[in-house]
Amino acid sequence: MAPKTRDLLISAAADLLDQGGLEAVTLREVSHRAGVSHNAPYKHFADKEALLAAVAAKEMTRLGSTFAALEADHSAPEDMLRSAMREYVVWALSYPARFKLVFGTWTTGTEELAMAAESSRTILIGLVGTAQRAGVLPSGDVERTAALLQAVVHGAVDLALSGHLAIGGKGHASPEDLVDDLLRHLRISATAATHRKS
Amino acid sequence: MAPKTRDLLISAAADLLDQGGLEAVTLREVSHRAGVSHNAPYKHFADKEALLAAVAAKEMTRLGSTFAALEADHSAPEDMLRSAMREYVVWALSYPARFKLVFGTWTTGTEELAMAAESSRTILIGLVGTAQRAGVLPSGDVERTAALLQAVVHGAVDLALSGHLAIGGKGHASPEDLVDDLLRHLRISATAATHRKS
DNA sequence: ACCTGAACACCGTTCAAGT
DNA sequence: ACCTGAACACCGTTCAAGT
Repeated sequence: MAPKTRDLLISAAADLLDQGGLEAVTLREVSHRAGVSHNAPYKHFADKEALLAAVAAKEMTRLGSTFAALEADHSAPEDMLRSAMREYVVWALSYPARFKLVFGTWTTGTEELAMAAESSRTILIGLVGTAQRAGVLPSGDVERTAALLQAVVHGAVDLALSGHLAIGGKGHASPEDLVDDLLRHLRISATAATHRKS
Repeated sequence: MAPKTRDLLISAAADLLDQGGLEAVTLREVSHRAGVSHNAPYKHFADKEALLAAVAAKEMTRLGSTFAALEADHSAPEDMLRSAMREYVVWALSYPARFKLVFGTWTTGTEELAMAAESSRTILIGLVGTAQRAGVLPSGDVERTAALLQAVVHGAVDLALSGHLAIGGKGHASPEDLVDDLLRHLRISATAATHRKS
């Protein structure tokens, strides 16, 4: 079936976001690309922010799906975790404006985005729990360990996007490098704790 | 001496940023608060983005200064490092809009901001080097280790600001918690390497 | 239920003119 | 060198009206 106006608006907004960043997303241009008048969006969304929230929610849902697919792979726990982190990095670097939008400042509470984010977070926590039981991540609160991992990927990617990461220097600290470094140190920390116990 | 128009514009912009976020920063309102006409800013800045870049540069310089002050304290290396991370967190949570601005997407290259950021990064690298020599951080490329630390604070703070950090749950993963967790694991990792060597 | 055209208030930017 | 008032193009949002 042909996509409805609402979906056309969301897609057009996402395209404009990729092409020219958030400032390029005008309700008028979005409407034009969807083939409707410049105020038709108000029949589908409360305002511009509600449309952007729909784009963000869709994006977050997609990220959660790739995490879920990884879980079904049944590869080694640390590889699964590293793959999830890499998906996060690739997604953010490929669609920086979408990434910035998803984690941007929302003035109104966006229920749909919050639910999608919670769902993705739950899947990530599952991966972290598995890795903990396999002994490649330190034991301790799962949510907190998952938050530590998400903080590195998220921070590394955001710094890279704003040019505040020393990629040029001898350090060559790409987001992937930093994730690998953290995973390595966490595995060492987990191993040290095990040895102390046994 | 009385502050000149240029400085008044920068201060007014920063105030509006704190009060209502980036969207509240209008050249017209900034001008009004500075007591000049709505197009006077164009005699001091090329355009709106140039004014915002000046605000960002000033902010980044201030952050670098607090880092430098910490270095002069001569306290224990790990404490100095933790204090620097806490300054970063407190600054970002106190002035979220300024934080988002500094690490936002700049369409035009902003030389002033880039230099201030480079300066702050250099100071942080100094702190990291000292901590490495004290054995509380793993050895390895200084810049890369500094980048890992910055990625965690930055990511934790950005996630907290956008509500994607599980503060409510039992994990209670505040940015400060995550920084402490990272420093602890890195110290363990550093210690494990030392023991292996000796 | 969904869409349109006209209209309003607001904004960034430019320009001619003033001191 | 710095500032002003008028003007232009553009944008988000609202409203009355159409099917």
